Amino acid sequence: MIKQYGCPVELAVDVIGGRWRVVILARLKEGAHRYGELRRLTPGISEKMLTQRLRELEADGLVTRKDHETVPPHVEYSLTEEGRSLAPVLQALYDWGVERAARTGARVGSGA
Amino acid sequence: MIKQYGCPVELAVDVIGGRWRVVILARLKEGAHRYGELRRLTPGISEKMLTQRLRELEADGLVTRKDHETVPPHVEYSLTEEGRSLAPVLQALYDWGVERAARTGARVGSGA
DNA sequence: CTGTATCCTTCAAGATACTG
DNA sequence: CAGTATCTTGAAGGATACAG
Repeated sequence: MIKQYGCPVELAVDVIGGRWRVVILARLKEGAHRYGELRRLTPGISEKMLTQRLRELEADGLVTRKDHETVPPHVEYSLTEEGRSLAPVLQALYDWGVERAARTGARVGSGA
Repeated sequence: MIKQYGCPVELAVDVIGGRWRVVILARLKEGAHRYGELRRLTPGISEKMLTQRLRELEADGLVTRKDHETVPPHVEYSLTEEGRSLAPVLQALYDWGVERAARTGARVGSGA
């Protein structure tokens, strides 16, 4: 089914919305990461969610999956050109999140 | 319950995430709007959702509600200073949405 | 015009266990 | 290491009717 959006913001939210997508994208913005690294870097996410989101992001053309075909397995995820085009959005979200945390006193991990 | 975030992006998504919040905020970014205007400007939203989201945004300090106390009722919603601080985020989402739509051929209303 | 109230469905997400 | 499979739950959202 082809979806009809009321405005561009709605489209953007549809692609990067949800609990985990932008968090994963924010991690990959720093550089390529292995599956296990992403899992460690994303506290609270389950393996199921991580795999599911990665598959969706792949399908949306924002992330690429590189399987090194080794034993034991070694798989790396990184942003595509399209994924990197999200940089301004991720940066804006990050900056606002920092300010908001300062104003509200919310607890936020280092992000490192 | 105090929530612990893994990174600032997660916090930002928690506040503006969901199907409708940013769409409503994007509308109010243009200026104050009445309840009925917002409903018309946000195709697909139900009255329940609109009211619910507005109440949440109010509680989060992003939106203010001005009741003119008239009969028939006249209520206006607008962004608070905190809400306006989201402008860069909304702009980034909008811009990316426009680009994405061009690349994927998605259908997007004027947004006007 | 600006909402509330109620009911119902769907879907994201969590928990847990298992596999190549 | 990098996943898949299954089950369950909780919240988000939709439909509809009603109210000040």
